[in-house]
Amino acid sequence: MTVIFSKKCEYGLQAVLYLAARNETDSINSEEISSKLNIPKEFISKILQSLTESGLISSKKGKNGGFSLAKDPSKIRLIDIVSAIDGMDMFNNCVLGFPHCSPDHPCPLHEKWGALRSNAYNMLTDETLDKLKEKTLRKIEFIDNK
Amino acid sequence: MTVIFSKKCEYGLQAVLYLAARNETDSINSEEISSKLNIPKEFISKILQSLTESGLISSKKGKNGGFSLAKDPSKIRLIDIVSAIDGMDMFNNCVLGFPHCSPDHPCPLHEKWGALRSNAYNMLTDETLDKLKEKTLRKIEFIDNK
DNA sequence: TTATAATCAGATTTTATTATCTGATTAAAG
DNA sequence: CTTTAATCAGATAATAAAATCTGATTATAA
Repeated sequence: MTVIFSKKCEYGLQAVLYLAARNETDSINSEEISSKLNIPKEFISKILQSLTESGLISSKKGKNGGFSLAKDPSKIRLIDIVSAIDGMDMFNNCVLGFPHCSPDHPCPLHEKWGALRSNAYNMLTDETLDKLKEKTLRKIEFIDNK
Repeated sequence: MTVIFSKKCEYGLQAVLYLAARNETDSINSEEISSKLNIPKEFISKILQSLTESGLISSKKGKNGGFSLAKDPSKIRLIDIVSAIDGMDMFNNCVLGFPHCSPDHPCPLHEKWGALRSNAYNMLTDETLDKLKEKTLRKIEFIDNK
C-alpha cells in the first residue's frame, strides 16, 4: 500500500481543521471530535495529546474541558501538523529508498521527484487553517448529513 | 512516519531498474540483486515472484536461472511497477482521509492536492526503464564502490 | 465537598508490514 | 543419472502502526 500521511497524521489534520472551522471560544472535547469525524475516541485523544505537547493546540482538563487552537489559525500551517506527527522524512529521504541519495549521487528520479516534492512542501507551507476554514465547514456539514 | 511507496515497492522499483540497467541477455538471479542493492534475499525474491505474476518480468528456474525483463524497457513504465505492488489507492483516496472525497464533496485540499498528485502520476507514467538506464547505471556504480 | 466529566499516562491488544525459514520443484551441467 | 543452483510456495517470526483498555488526575458545577 502506498501511503502519504500516516493514519495518525490524517486524523490529526482533520481534527485541527475541525477545531479551526468550529471557531469556538470554549474548548471542544475529544468525544465530539471522535464522533463528528468518525475517529476512534482513544486514538484521537492520544493524537491531540501529542499535538498539545507540540504546542499547536492547548488542552483544558476537567469538566467542560477539551481542546482548542494554541495560536491564531493564520499562524498554523499544515506543514506544522505534518511535521509534528509524521516528521519530515518524506521531504528528506530518497523516494526509491536508495542510500546516499543527494545532488552529487542522485537516484534516477532525484530531480523530477525533488521538484514534485518541493511543490508539495510549498503547498503545505502556504496552506494555513484560516485559509481552509470555509472548505472545511462545507465538508463537515456534508459528512454530518450522511 | 510519512511514506510514499512501501518498502516492497521501493525494492521492486530498484530491482527492475537494476535489471534494465544491467541489460543482460542471460537472466540475473536474486542473490546478485540482493547483494548489489542491499535488500534481504528472501524478501526481494518474493517481490520478484509477484512481479513475474504481474507479467512485468519473467523468471527462469533451475541452474543459471533468474529474472529478466518481460518486455522492452521502453514499454515498462514506473507506474506499472507501482501499480502492481502498491496499487493505485494513492491516486484515488483522499489525502486527508475524509470519506466521500470527490469534486462534488471535496476535502479542503482536494484541488491543490489533486494537481500535485496528477503531476506525480504523469511523471511515473512518462518515465520508462530505458529513459532511466544511464542514471541507474551511475547510481549502481556509486553504491558498488562504497 | 462531592459528583461529574474531562484530559492524561501507561500498558495492552490487534492488525499490517517487513523479514526469515523450510522444503519442494525445476532445469542445466557434469 | 546425479549434483548443483536456481525459483517457487507456504508457513512462521519480528517489527511497526493502529486501536483499545484501565485507572489516575484535574477542574467545574451542583
